[in-house]
Amino acid sequence: MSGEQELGITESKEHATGEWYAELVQKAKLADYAPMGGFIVTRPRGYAIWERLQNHLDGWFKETGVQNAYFPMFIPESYLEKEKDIVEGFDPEVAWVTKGGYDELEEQLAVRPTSESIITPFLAQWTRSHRDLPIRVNQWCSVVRWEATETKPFFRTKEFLWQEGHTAHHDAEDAWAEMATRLDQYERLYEDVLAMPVLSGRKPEHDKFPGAHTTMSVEALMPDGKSVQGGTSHYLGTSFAEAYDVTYIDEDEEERTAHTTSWGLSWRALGALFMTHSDDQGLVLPPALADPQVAIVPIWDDESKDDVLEYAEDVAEDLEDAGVRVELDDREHRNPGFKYNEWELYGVPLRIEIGSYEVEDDEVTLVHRPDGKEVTEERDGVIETVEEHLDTVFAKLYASAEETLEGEIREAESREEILGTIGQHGGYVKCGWCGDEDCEEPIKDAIAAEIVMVPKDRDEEPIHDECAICGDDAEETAYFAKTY
RNA sequence: GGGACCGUGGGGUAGCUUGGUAUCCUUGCGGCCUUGGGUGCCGUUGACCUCGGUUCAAAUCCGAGCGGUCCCA
Repeated sequence: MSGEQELGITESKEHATGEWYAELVQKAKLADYAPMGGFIVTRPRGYAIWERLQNHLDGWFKETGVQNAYFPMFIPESYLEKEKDIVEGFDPEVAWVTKGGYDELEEQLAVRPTSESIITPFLAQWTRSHRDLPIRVNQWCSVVRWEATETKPFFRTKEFLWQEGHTAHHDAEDAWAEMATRLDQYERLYEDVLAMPVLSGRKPEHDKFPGAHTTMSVEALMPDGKSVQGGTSHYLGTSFAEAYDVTYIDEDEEERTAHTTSWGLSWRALGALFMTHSDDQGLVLPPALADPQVAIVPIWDDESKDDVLEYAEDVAEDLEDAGVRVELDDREHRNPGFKYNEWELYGVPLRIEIGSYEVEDDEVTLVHRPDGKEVTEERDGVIETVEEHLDTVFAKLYASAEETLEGEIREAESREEILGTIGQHGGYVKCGWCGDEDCEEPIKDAIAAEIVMVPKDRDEEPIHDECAICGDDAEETAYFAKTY
């Protein structure tokens, strides 16, 4: 209603997080809702962010022995059924193709909910000797999980984009190390690229990937106190290798079963990113993912127009030559204020204002997106200056995300205390836990919080001697949190 | 899994109680104007979620469906 506000975000992140997020996604042109429930259309502005995230992760994968490949999106039912845990785990949410044209298919095809069951048989085929191992393939693709939940772009959609890596190794030790490597890379992605601190840990037995020996994850805390599972890495033991016959002849001419892993990171990372840094002005992006990284807004009047534009073009060219993604916003009919607001809505980390003042003094005025801080700097050395300021913006983002996590890991020693602490503050609550899923139930039922992780090291002593729920001896430390 | 609210041009809305010509703002497009935080003026395109029912007549009433948001589990 109130005319001028409608171009930007009208909901409050703090007071109406759900609506705010939905509005952010649409107004910043990241995604639209598709005509079928549960699906979204990722718009160029959103997809470009995904592509840049991909580039980082994909580069690291390739540096560490992973090759990309592509497997069919359809999986024959008989393949899916070979590993019984995975059937049970995914059965309720598999989409099936039963017809080709007008003809009923002889064997129905699953739309992949994940690809272990189509990839592992090929790892088996490609693995004869110990010399073939380790083998590592990754694919960037989409998967479909037909859950009947509400759509939240990038957080919950029936189809989502991700990468899934699948590897086979000689023994448990190698496979275990692989799982750790990928988890570290996910952690690095969050911390160094997305400017988000994360926790990493192991999933409790009852929440492991179906068929896995061990599942590890990185968890990020959102400003509303809920945790997001940001990436998972599984050590699958030999269960998949046995089901799909991944064996090799070792040096001693004995046949052995390989140990496999799989690991995935989805565009939920984008959801977490948007949710974490963005504000009531719109999107906020870390420099590594933003395009443009710098928006130059020229400010002219009749007399200064030519000089200002020339000066601004020159600055833009310098930056562009140096590899900075820069956009000179020389649109007519739009005043500077409009442009400021628009680039803020789109999450551009750094704005350069160039008007007659700057031209006269050989300067540029820089404004940081996260906090609106304005600094005037020399025109000379503008490339280094911009790079420094982009680094500063990254540091600001990281620092504020760190503040969100800071102090949000609390302890509790009873059921009531867990409920009270999460109810009041959100965040993580750690407590002693006997290891029994039944002890998670009362917490889940009462406030929909669950055990998001336990320490990676199985031998680590629990923080308390007794399970906070049942009072039996504690086996490990559980981290409870509400989740997305 | 349960409950609540909602669905009108690209976005935001009025109208719905009491059925009859669909309101205003904004965006888009064309033109004029021209810039230090969402300029102003003129012109113009564009909408009642779907299906069914009631009725002479449905955006409005009824039913179902689809979709969205929130809360609880």
